[in-house]
Amino acid sequence: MSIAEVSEKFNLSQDTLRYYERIGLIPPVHRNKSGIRSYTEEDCKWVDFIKCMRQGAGLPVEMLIEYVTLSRQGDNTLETRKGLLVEQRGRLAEKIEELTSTLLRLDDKIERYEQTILLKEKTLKQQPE
Amino acid sequence: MSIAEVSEKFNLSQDTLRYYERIGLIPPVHRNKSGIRSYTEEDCKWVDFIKCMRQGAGLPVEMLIEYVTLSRQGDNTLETRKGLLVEQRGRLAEKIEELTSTLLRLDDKIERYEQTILLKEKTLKQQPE
DNA sequence: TTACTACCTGAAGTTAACTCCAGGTCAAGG
DNA sequence: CCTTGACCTGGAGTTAACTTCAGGTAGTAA
Repeated sequence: MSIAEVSEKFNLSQDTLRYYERIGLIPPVHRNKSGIRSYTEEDCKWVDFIKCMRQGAGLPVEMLIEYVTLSRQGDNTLETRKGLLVEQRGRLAEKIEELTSTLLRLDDKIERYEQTILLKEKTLKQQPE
Repeated sequence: MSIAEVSEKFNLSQDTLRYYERIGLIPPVHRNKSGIRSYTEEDCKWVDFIKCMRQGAGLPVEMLIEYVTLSRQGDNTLETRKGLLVEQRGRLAEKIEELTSTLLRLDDKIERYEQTILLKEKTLKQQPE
């Protein structure tokens, strides 16, 4: 797959794809003889995973680079990699809790707005013009 | 309450508190005769709300400034303000969904790591040293 | 009076994570 | 052969949201 196709497929700009590769956020992508990127299935899986973790979960780039680097070092980094994921999973769960409680707070506030607005309408009706 | 106390209470730096006020993210704080901030109960409520919406929910500063500006314009902006909140509530709910599905994906990946690690250990035992 | 501390302001600096750009290569079509 | 279009690189520029700084004031303690 060309970079244009991958960009289209994952809705990431070509610049972003090259940037991710440059900083090691995805492993080096396969190239053809004239140096042009040709994404394999494997490359695409990395893009998918990284997009999900970055844009979906907002995990920090630094941590993901570390993860990718470890992945490229083979099987004796399995434990470490799992550790990283477990840690981030924890963070994510916390974040979800926080967002959920903020959601409730917003709901509360919206509810109060509704009360206030209703009250105001009633008052207005009692004093037309 | 002095800015130092408010900073302590909400765990926001004094600089951040002044910054929030300067850009209109919270309404102007009450001052004493020599120009020093003295936060009222009301001021603190704003700080609390804004901290929650920014750090807790990550709502954009721009939108919050608009909300605060509207609040200071009185009752005929009630509907508009409610609209803003409802919109952000929607965004937040979406975000939570996204994070939750990413969490599941992470769980899946962690599970697979466990499998792989177990498998590797077994293999090692069969071929000691 | 002098020194100290907390506070003030406007402006410049920082950080993360892209995003854009200038200048260059390469293969294909006319 | 020449042009066109997709792609390449290294490096500079951008954006949001703070954070730091230089230079100044005001109240208080020795």
